[in-house]
Amino acid sequence: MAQPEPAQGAKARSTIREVASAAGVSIATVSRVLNGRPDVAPATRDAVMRAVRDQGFTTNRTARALSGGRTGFVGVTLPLIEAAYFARILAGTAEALHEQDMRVVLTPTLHLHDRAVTLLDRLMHGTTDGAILMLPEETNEELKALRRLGYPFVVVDPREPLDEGIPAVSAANASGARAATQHLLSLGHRRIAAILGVAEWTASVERLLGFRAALASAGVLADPALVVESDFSIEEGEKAAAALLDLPEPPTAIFAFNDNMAIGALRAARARGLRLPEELSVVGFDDSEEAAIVTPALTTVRQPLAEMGRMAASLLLRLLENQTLEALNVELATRLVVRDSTAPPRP
Amino acid sequence: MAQPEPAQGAKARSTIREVASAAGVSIATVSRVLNGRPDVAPATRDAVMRAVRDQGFTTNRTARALSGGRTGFVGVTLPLIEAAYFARILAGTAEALHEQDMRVVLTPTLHLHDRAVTLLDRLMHGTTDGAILMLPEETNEELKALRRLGYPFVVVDPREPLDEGIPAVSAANASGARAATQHLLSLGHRRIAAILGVAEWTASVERLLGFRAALASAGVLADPALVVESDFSIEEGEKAAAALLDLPEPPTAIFAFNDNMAIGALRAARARGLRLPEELSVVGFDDSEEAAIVTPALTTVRQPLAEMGRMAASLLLRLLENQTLEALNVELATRLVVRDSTAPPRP
DNA sequence: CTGTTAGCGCATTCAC
DNA sequence: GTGAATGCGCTAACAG
Repeated sequence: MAQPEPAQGAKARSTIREVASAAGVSIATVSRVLNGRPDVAPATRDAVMRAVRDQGFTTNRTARALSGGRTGFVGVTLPLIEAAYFARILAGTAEALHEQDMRVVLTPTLHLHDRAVTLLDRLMHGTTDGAILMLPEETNEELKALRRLGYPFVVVDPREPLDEGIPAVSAANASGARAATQHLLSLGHRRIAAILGVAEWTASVERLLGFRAALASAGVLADPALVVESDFSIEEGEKAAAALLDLPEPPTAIFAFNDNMAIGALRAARARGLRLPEELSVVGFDDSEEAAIVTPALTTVRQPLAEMGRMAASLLLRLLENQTLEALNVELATRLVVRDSTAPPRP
Repeated sequence: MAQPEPAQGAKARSTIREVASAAGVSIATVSRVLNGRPDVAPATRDAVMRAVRDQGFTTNRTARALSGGRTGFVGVTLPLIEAAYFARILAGTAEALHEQDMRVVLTPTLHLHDRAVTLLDRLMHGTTDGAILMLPEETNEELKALRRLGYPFVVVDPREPLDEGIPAVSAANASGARAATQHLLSLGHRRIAAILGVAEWTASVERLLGFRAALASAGVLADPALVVESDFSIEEGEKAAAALLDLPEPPTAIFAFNDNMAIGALRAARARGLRLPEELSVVGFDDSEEAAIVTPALTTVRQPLAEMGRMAASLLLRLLENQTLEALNVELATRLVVRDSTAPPRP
């Protein structure tokens, strides 16, 4: 009863052959009109179209894939689907791909490198036309090897600086961080702390660059004690902020390199009875859903996540069409969003 | 340069035929060991395995799909990928499927009914073995028709009550709502308001049932003015809560049927200068990421989202294996999570 | 136990 | 313009 047999009333899905015979033409002709070839007589085209409609025919993509070599699928590897950050990129990718009638095949890696590698291996073998790798675990070398195999892919948010030839899209991390820092500076802050994410990742490195550049051009001497490392999580962000706030000479503002850690900083501040933002300004990075929701609402740097996903898709599409990419490394603009977590320092 | 040609150094991916000749057997034999058939001599099996490893061979799933009739893909339709709610379910599904070496093909519907229908149509035609429909737009009739076609699918979070025969998984909405209401009741609240989501959806209906049941069994007369409809969004939740709070005799507690609306309620209360939770208790539903992050942290009903996703996957897997499902309609337990947004009413 | 023979549904040379 | 023939890589009977 839970077992739907091929069913009696149900018209079995028709094949190209049936359409052909119904239209009184050969399957080759049907294939032609299906693929919009120009060399078909209008009359025959109509006949075929009618047969297609009558039968409710849809081309079997599997068969087409095997024959034509293109599957219409794009693999997307990502560490974690449930992370809103990736979900937002993924949404952009899926949507852009959809518009080209292509679909996303998900392969969550769960941060398991081995898993990622074997996955990619399988992806390549006939199941996908290409892939989009989000925050890939793969080393530059592995990526280059993959490229050498001729498998088209684009990376989003590279963990480490990538080789020249590897197409990648990321956010303008440095300039975003610069804007955030300048904002703090212009409010009058001078003792500004930074909570890095994983220090080795490109995103952290770039943001730190922007942070330092802003301080430097304002003639502010950066206190090394005010730059601490963390791991992008709320909990660790809270710990890092706590340490900062317990310093003999604590900062008046904290720039956390993502919203999670900024939220942790908010907690640490609250735990110490600090009034926000009067006694401590906090800036995040990402502009996650949470940023607008916490109290006080977080001033943060917005990453165009969906856009990044779309861009990655469109780069990949161009690769698939053998087009030359004018720009292999795309960096999308970030934007400072000022909310309630920043204010001038107390005199 | 951006055009990775088949590449010279790159070994073209080998086919089963090459493996066969390398191992000195027929392709049928290779196919057998690849699929773990028992009827192969250990010696030949070893020889084949070695050849497979040597060549770095991976079976072409497309070809297998066309031949064997199974694609190894499961389609997942969902309104919005970026919504954390669906992302969490999706993660569970993808993970469970992955363990069976199957993959998820994404088809976001963007709430477009037409789109959903044609999508499903295509999904069925050879590209997927089955599907998981999250909060499907399809009517019961359409779903039944689909079932009649013999296409296996499972729905997660049905919008309307489904026909008996349609496999579905959802959360224990009624009992969750009952628990939430009882919690408020036991705190001493008597004027308890409810902000429904979209009133027609099963989730709302069920939660309302639970809400009313709890009130009834506590002997509390429900005031119709305290039950208002909304749409599951923060903004509308805020409006609804505002209206409630502006009542001549406002409620002392609000049970919002999801966390978004609860967060809206928090805002409305704050806008009116109410102290939380002393002057207003708020309970949500979902236990989203945000719930733990807002101030005050939200007391809410936790939905086992990932579990729901996994369960849907495993039901589908069973359908695919022609197993009979003992239970077609699975309801996963919810759990009250008490945090800081609820307290006894002021005397 | 293993090899041979047929397709799966479609795209794609070729002739006509 | 259109049709017949061939193959994509693999699985699935059927023989032996």
